[in-house]
Amino acid sequence: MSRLSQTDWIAAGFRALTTKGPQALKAEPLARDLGTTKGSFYWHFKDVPAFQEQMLSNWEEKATQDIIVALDPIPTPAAKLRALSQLATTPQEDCVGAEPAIRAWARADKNVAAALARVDTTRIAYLQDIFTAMDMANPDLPRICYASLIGLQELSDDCDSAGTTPMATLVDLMIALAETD
Amino acid sequence: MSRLSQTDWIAAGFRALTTKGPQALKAEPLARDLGTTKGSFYWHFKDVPAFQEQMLSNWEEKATQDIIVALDPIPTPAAKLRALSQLATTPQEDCVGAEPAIRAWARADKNVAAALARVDTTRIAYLQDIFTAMDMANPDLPRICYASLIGLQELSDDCDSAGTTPMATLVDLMIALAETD
DNA sequence: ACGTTTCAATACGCTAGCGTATGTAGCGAT
DNA sequence: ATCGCTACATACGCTAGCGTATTGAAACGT
Repeated sequence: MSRLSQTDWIAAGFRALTTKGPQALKAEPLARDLGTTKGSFYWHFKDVPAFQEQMLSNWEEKATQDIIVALDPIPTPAAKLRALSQLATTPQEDCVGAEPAIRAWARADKNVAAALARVDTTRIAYLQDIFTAMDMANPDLPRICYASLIGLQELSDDCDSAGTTPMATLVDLMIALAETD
Repeated sequence: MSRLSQTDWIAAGFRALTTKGPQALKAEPLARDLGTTKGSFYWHFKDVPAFQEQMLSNWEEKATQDIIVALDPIPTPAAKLRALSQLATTPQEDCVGAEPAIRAWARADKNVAAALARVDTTRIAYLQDIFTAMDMANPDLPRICYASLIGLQELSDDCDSAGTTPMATLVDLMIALAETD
């Protein structure tokens, strides 16, 4: 890793964010992690806030796209839900998989909170559509699904394993509910 | 507020934690919030880590007790679950109601993470018991409930309102499921 | 081959917060 | 009234990180 690019710094940022939290998003510590000095950091980025904003917009883009891209080609709504339940807790690279960390970060930074809120409402709306396609109008259902997903992500950090099955169970439960309507 | 006690500092700590995040748990900023100086802080506490540990143990105690105390006197398991769904998103004082903030804090501090993990497993076990009392052995169900609760807490910050109904819907769904067994 | 561009190291002054040491105001007891 | 204890204020040296400026070294085009 001789020469660094913006992308390398951003990636290191997400690594630091997930392992050490938002307070690790500083120029000099990141430089140490990358085996270089902050001279490089301030070449690639105007300052620390600018760096963070770039991390954030990277994440927001990917976070809004990823689920939609993964689920859109799937034909039936029920199958979409099932796919979602797996996609939820698969070990993901890069900035996705950093969701709990982002959620933690949002509590200390208004820009992050705003971006996260946008992503959340977008995803819930998308889920809403899937449910209405199954003739389930109740707006609580997509919220329950999404909230479970978030909660399981938070739990899977420490109570290791046990991440994927509950989500699958919930989805099956919802689908069964749709069929008895 | 002429003379301060440890309790005042702890309360200020939770206020700062929920509004500004863990990085606000420092002696001098807290002193400013309380209209005093760090001279007082270092009188009441050995150092910053000691202060944080005390916040944490206060929270852990209350967090493990509160739900159990609230639900234990309720006779039937179904009624317990219903009570839980309200208890989840009622505006709570003090250190309870700071749960999302604690969860965020846990990502940066191993002690916090450990305490949170203890609380989580305790609560899930308690939920597990309620479900087995309704002849629902599947261990995914309590996890789903608890994860939803966590997720809704995280969401209720920004997507304001809309906190309480989804949880009630989920609980009703579970109870209905129990009766069709 | 050599100048230009691109990236990185180093040095500097600055601020925020830490923890310690010591000073000082209020108040209760005798 | 004053002694002494509790609770806070102030001052000091220290470290971590910021952002700037200047210099140094690769990489690359022509």
